[in-house]
Amino acid sequence: MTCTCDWNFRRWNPCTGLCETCRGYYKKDPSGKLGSEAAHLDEASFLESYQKEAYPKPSVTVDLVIFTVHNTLLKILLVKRKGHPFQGCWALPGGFVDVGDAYKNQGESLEDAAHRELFEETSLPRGSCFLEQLYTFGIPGRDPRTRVVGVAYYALVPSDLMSQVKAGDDAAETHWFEVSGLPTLAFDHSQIIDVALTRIRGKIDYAPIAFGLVPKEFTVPEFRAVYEAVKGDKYAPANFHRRFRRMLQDGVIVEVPGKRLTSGRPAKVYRGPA
Amino acid sequence: MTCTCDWNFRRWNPCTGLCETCRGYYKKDPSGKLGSEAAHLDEASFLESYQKEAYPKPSVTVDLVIFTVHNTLLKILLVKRKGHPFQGCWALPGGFVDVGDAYKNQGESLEDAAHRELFEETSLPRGSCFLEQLYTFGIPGRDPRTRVVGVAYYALVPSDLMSQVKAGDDAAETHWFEVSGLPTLAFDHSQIIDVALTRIRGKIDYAPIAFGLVPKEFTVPEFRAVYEAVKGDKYAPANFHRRFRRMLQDGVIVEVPGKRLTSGRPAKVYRGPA
DNA sequence: TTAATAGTGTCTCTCAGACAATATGCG
DNA sequence: CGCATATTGTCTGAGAGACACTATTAA
Repeated sequence: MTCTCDWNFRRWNPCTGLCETCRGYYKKDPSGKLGSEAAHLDEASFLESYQKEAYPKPSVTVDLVIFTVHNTLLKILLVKRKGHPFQGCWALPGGFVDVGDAYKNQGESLEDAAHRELFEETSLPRGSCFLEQLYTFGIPGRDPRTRVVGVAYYALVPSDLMSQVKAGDDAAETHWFEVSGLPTLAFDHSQIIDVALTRIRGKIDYAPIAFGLVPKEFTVPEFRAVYEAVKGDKYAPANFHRRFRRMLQDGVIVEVPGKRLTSGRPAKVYRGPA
Repeated sequence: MTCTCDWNFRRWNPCTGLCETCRGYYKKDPSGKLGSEAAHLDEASFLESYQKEAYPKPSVTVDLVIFTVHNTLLKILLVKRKGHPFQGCWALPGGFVDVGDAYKNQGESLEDAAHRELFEETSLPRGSCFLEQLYTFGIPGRDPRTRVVGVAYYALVPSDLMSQVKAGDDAAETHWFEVSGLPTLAFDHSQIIDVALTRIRGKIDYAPIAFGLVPKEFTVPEFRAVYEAVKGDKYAPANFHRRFRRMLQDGVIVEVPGKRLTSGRPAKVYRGPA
């Protein structure tokens, strides 16, 4: 594999598919200085002799807001902190991003770090949960130890997988808390949760994120229960059904054989997209 | 000023209004271990003796996507890089976040860093532009020098202030580029711009961000031109006017005296919220 | 049969797009 | 007056909320 630039690459980057020296920018264009091989080699030699700067740097963490719906209630997974600071305090799962040596080996991406933490905390395989970046928190003093920039992600765990969530390898104490009954949290984590709640409550109205909280196969009332748990409000079953019917007509949802028995009329079973 | 905890604070944090040791968590609750003074003092001594960890850390930057609308076109402010890497290449304005010594003095917040960069680049006072966090980019190798986590912000410059934007103090070459005619950009900056465009094109439909791109006083056609520039599409003037009239009835917009002359019937002048 | 819940049909209101019609400046 | 553009009004269809109604199971 070679970069799309016209000279040899210095280091191959599998994420971008380009050479990390020029990222395909230095093409053989005789008219422009930047297209010259000299510029390419000049930059390459700059990077070879690049002085690792002495300025202080922050630590970077990923923090996870892991949602699920259980018994028509929206819940968040929290862990009890074992060490200082906030020892014994409930907190969001998360940890430091691996940056390798920060030079030749630059470590894992933010998203990979979030997936890794999610797996460490829930033991659920990577494809089984929706995960999306939420917001980045960086107020000085949010961690009393040192300057920490926290990139928050939120994850959606389907309700049928919630019971499979095991305690992490480090045997930290974990618990699913209902969103209206959260304990006092460490750091600025309650603020992070506020932002996450605002995000999913807004987004569920126009994006198909509710599919991330139901099992692969579900009924209309189960689907509606997710909306009610997230929004913290009731939906008129008849009107909700009409919206559902439209998604069915659009092919977003397909009916599957079988019925789900309840205390009343049995419900048809559907399957979401992908 | 003291923390809302029941003991002395270690370091006062003006952002949170709490002591940075416990953030108000360690209250005098005789029943709980965490409420004990011993726990508070234990954590305080932990922080006193906290070892500055030896793990490599990433650099953190803020990158700015600065929008304005000029002659019915959506434009972005870019700077030409003076040094390596990507010397001579167009790039988003931005820079490293000041983290102080990262311990006792933790430096500036991400938002302050974004405001500072915005001022350095445009010379516009802090209150004159809308600024919001966009997304955080952290793929390894996005900067060939070292691992860099880039927190992107986007800013909206009212069209009447666009001409006041002077070159930054460092006399870097800057230029407003129309979004459909952007040059090849350094780093992953074209990807950042894609995200920013997607954000404002989606958000303008339900949030009042268009007010950030028009002068304080504006006409309906001027307001519509902002929507058309952002969305890259035409709006039926009559239907747009109806939406505008609703905002007027809701008090979001107020009419002000005067008329704006054009080549046809003069337009009334309005003023947005706040 | 009754209770309970799933699912359908109908009325009304709001709002968006299409488009006709009117208003107000200029030359 | 005629032109260009601002501004208003009307028709239609999609979609949401309220609510009456029908369907299907268990007990």
